Amino acid sequence: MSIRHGLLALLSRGPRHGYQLRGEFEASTGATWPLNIGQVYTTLSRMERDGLVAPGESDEQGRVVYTITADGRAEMARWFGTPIAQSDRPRDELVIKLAMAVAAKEVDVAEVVRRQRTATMRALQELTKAKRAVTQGTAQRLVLDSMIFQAEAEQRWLDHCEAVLKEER
Amino acid sequence: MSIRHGLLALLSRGPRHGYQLRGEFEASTGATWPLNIGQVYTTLSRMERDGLVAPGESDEQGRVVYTITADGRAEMARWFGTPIAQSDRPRDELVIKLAMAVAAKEVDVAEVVRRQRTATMRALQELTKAKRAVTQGTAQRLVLDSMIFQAEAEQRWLDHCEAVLKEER
DNA sequence: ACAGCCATGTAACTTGTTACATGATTTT
DNA sequence: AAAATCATGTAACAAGTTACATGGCTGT
Repeated sequence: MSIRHGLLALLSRGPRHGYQLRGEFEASTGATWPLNIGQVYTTLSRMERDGLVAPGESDEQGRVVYTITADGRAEMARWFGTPIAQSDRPRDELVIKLAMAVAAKEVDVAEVVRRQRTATMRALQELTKAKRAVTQGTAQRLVLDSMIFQAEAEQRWLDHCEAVLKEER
Repeated sequence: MSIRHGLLALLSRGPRHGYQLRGEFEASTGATWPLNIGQVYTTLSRMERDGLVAPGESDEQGRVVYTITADGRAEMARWFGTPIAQSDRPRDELVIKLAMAVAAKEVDVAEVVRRQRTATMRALQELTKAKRAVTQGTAQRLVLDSMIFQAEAEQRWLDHCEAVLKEER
């Protein structure tokens, strides 16, 4: 529900049209998660269906401007007021992959770990490079920092897996 | 696509029926991500549609046993052989939330950070407690360790956010 | 004239997820 | 006999995602 709520938050600053929302979303989160413009419109329609936003008249340039409703504001407040629980998070594909590699037949777990580490290392280099390039925008900077912190944690976990699997054998 | 591939990996050890698959999946990943039994069947049907698995005759007890196909084995090998890229990962709701809190009007970002930290701290305590309880199973242990590493990284990131936001103001 | 961006929207599809119906077997 | 567990399956929906159709406006 990240996109729904993200758009809601952007609309809390005032009415916006679809293209504008994508621009502002990407300005905040950066190149990390590009947002398909089509998805903005599908999401807006569903939010309209759920009473969170309301479309206004088309403006001079024929653009349809959406406004956040009272229900929308309430939902946004609920979102910001409630922390994200562990159970809310999606299944982590990498973790499942390693767990299943341990269980599966004819799979070299150590090799899976090594390959992932190489990829994550490379990603980390890209991220630090990207970070040097971005000087504007607090949000964008924090998003990048989060990616870096997570990649580092992944790296540490992969090392840990290697160590545990080595002494298991 | 974690569940699809997870089931595929479990089936690589030999034919299994739905209930058995859920059992083995949860035995590996533990209580972290409980798997609804209905989902096992929907996923198996879709995998059958895609030619990754094939249902056999019902056995003596009337249980439908699924077998992995050659295509299924190939897909599994591809999965294990290809590392997970940054772009494959789902949007991180917490990161989006903070980025949007910075952008939104009338939202106390610091408060959002504080609340999340309390929740994450509590989760971390639960996780370390759970870790002491689990002595069996390498996979289950690694899954828990991953959760812990991630929660710690999140905690560090939240601290970092607080620091950055403080000097911004 | 045409390339390229601004702008909107829809159809189609995927995976994840749950609620529910149904019955067999096992335990208390 | 009742409760719990084993076991299978379906219907329905949400959310994410992309490909495509359509048209206006702008700069070269």
